[in-house]
Amino acid sequence: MSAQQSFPVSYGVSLRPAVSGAWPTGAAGGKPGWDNALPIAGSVLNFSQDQEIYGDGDDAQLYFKVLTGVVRTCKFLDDGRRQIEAFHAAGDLFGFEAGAEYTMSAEAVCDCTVVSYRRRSFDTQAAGDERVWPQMFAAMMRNLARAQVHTLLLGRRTALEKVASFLIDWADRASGGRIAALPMTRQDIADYLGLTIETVSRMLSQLERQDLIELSSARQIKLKNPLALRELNA
Amino acid sequence: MSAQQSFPVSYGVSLRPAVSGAWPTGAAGGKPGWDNALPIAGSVLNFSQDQEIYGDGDDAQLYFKVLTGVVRTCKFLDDGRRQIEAFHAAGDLFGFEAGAEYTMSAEAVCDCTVVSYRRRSFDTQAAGDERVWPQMFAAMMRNLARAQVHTLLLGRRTALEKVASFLIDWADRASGGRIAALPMTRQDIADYLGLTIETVSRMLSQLERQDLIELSSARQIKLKNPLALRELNA
DNA sequence: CGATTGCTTGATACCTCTCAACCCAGGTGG
DNA sequence: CCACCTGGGTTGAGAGGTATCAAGCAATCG
Repeated sequence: MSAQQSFPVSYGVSLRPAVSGAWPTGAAGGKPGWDNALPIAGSVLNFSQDQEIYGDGDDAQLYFKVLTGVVRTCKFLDDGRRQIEAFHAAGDLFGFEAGAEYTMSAEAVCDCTVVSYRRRSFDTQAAGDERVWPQMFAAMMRNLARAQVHTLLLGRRTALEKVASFLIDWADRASGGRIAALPMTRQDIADYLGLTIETVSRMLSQLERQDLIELSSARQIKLKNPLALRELNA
Repeated sequence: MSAQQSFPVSYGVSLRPAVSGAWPTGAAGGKPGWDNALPIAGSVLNFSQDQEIYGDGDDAQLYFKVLTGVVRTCKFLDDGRRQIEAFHAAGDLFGFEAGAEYTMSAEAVCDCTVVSYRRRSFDTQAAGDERVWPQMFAAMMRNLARAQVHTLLLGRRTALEKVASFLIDWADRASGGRIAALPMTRQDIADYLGLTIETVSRMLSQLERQDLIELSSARQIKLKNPLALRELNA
């Protein structure tokens, strides 16, 4: 389990961060101004590290866009095994659901800011602004495409390939390709790659011994040989 | 590898099944009449077992709905490792792409019939019929939700749990819950679950020894104790 | 009837997990 | 300032699960 803080509050309906100074910084209903792709008014919300944004089974009345920080969406098995389905960084949307309830939970990997949009207002406004659907569709599609490469990763790659692939992905997304600045713990990485923390650690050490990366610190990883790393990905 | 037949033809543009009597049975442009959810005219096409419907890298001008039979969508690594991302049965849509090209390939698991829709006509007609987007969106969402449970399966389940989960899923989808009639080979199952055929076979044998299933034949599997099977899924 | 294909079973190897110890940085309190 | 504690991370030894390699069986097909 990961949520250290235990708020006695369900976020399902209002999705206010409830306690602990996590109130919206922007006025509720204010435009995020992040871009104009999704012209629906949203509420800006802050979440602190490891705070739950929504839980599996909550009413799925909102979907979200990340402004700053990183969010993880994950599923759990009864015995506590966790699988992180995706990390969402600035610009990514998450929280789409087919049914009435969330089928995953979302948590803040680090302190982060997100915008929430109401599904209902989205549904009703959609008819009036047909530009909305294509935008949503594109965001969905990105998530689906990512899920598909993740599937290949989990099913058919070795531990070393998984870690190498993860580093490249993250470096591409975040810091322009040569440095992976990781906001997440080894446990997060392990749960994303379907490994244990020990194996993740060992593979990182192995990559460093092979001079493909350099662990400036545990969370700052320099890709010394990105091409060789990419070749591990067949 | 799985495609036994080797057609010297690229399906990229016209997506004609090319050789081997796989021409459309319905007139091109004829309405599929499957349901009226997607009012865009489509072409009905037949594909024989293991025939490629489209390949990774082909122009993604069409998307598809399965009428009869089963289609697999999969990715390959350079060394031949294959990961099946999904099996699509009657009513399922597949072939959605964010970009201009397919990022997976699609093949017929058994002889099957599909309808193809033009992306372009979909894009242009969408503005005129706002009912189209929600329908597409719902189909996407189903695919995304499936990808997410698949992720959990691949990352955090044992071989036995994977096979049990697969049997339950398939029995639910196809034959009303108690019999899994499998159109796919053990290799397909293995590539879907991230296992080898030997392990799949062993797990099936183990489930049979535990009296949870009965292998009437290799492809006809009776679930003698569905509840116990489900409990393997935590 | 032999050959092929799909599937099962066995023996062994290897990769990853498990359990454990240890290291290190940061925070707290005496 | 230093002792202590804590959480995150690394490393090692051994166990265990799945892959690999190999043989054999059954059904299908030419």
